[in-house]
Amino acid sequence: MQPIDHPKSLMEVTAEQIRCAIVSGELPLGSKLSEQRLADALGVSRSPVRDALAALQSEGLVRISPKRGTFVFTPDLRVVDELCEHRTILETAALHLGIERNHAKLLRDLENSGAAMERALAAKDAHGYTMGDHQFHNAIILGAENRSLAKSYNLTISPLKALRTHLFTIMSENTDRSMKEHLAVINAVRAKDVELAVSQLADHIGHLAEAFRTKLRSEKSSNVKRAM
Amino acid sequence: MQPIDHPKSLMEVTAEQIRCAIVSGELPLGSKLSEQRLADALGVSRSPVRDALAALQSEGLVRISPKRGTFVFTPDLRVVDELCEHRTILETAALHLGIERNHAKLLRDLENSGAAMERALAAKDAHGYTMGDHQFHNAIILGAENRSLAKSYNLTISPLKALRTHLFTIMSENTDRSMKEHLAVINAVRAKDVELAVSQLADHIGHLAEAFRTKLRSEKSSNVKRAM
DNA sequence: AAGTGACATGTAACATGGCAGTTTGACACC
DNA sequence: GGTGTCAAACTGCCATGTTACATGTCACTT
Repeated sequence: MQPIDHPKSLMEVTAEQIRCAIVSGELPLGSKLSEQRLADALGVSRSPVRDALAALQSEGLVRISPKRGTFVFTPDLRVVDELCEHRTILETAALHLGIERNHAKLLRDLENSGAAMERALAAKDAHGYTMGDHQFHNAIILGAENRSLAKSYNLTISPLKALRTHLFTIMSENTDRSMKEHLAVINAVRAKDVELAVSQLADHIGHLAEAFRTKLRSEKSSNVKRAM
Repeated sequence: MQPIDHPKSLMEVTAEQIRCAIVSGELPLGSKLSEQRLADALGVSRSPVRDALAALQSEGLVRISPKRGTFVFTPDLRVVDELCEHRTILETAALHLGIERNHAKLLRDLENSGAAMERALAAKDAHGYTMGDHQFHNAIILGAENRSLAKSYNLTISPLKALRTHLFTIMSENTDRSMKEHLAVINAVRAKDVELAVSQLADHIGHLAEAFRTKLRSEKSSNVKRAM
């Protein structure tokens, strides 16, 4: 016996569709959306689309300009820096808590996702590597066993996920170093060395932030097309 | 001549009204709301009310149960613990950053709000003390100069603000110790002693969490009345 | 050619109506 | 007294209509 989970409302699936389209790059960054067009494309009315866009705005994935339109977010250098700093704070704190209060499960989950990433790396599977990476960091957050923290994390991380697929299309990021850093974190966790694990993790996210910065600086194009 | 700032949308003022009513205690915790009644009471249609409630749900102030009704949140012991832990993580990280990159302004703001709290304390002004307290912690968050962090903080802190007014009606909390702890943080910040400031702040929030716990344990009543 | 303003178009905000799921309570029945 | 039934009331979800505002277009003036 378990509480039955309600079937997802139309608004929720609509939000998932649009979120997925943004993260996957189907809807380009900065492109203009329209409630009506999205509703027509998804075969629903404007109401759920409107609700979904409002939810996505709170995730930072879209920006609703009153009476003007809704736009996919555009990566601003400062905003990305702030997001990465925020992410570092949440993840390092979660890692600290997880090692102390949830060591066995945390280590197991990290090792599993680490293995998945190594397999993907050997198979040159960029998408698989990204999935493993998300799984890895998600395990860190879940290890803290704090739903408020997890909710906040998921709400702030979406734009970074979208940026990742937009900037690193075909394994162009330094996956070798990334893999080594993940393994270093796992080793530190295995040794229950909180300080080392936290500093390794902070460095890892810092490197990602640096990669974002260099990529963003080289992309001055601000092309605002219509997508929907 | 100056650029005219757009008047707030109906949804925004509606959300502010309802949020204020919850935080101030006008709408009791756990009470059942209704889009229709709220709309009638506020003199607007159901649309802005609905949007506002959705926004308040993402703040954790209300819980929308599909087809059943919307309820003001109820303080769950574990949820409150998690909120306080989350809050500690955000504030200590912000304080750390603020001392390093924004010391002068941070110290000034903290001293100002500290003085306001002392005045309120001398005048037995409970409301004034609470306002000063909010100002104090807000200054810490703003000191980090990270909008993502600040947004996340404001989104998670609302239930705690509501709890404070619900649990500590008439100066029943230990304001003397609270005041001393605030001053201790200020002194540590003045001395640029990051470690000390952070640990003092963590202790302070921990004490608040403890006060919440004891209060909540003594309130077993789960009276769900209708308010709107 | 450059500037102006009327106008058409597109947008989201807001209002309202219909609908399906949930709760409630009266009431017949055991 | 306890139990099952069912209908009415209530709820939020979704669809659609209406309105105010933003903006692009283009004839017209200078």
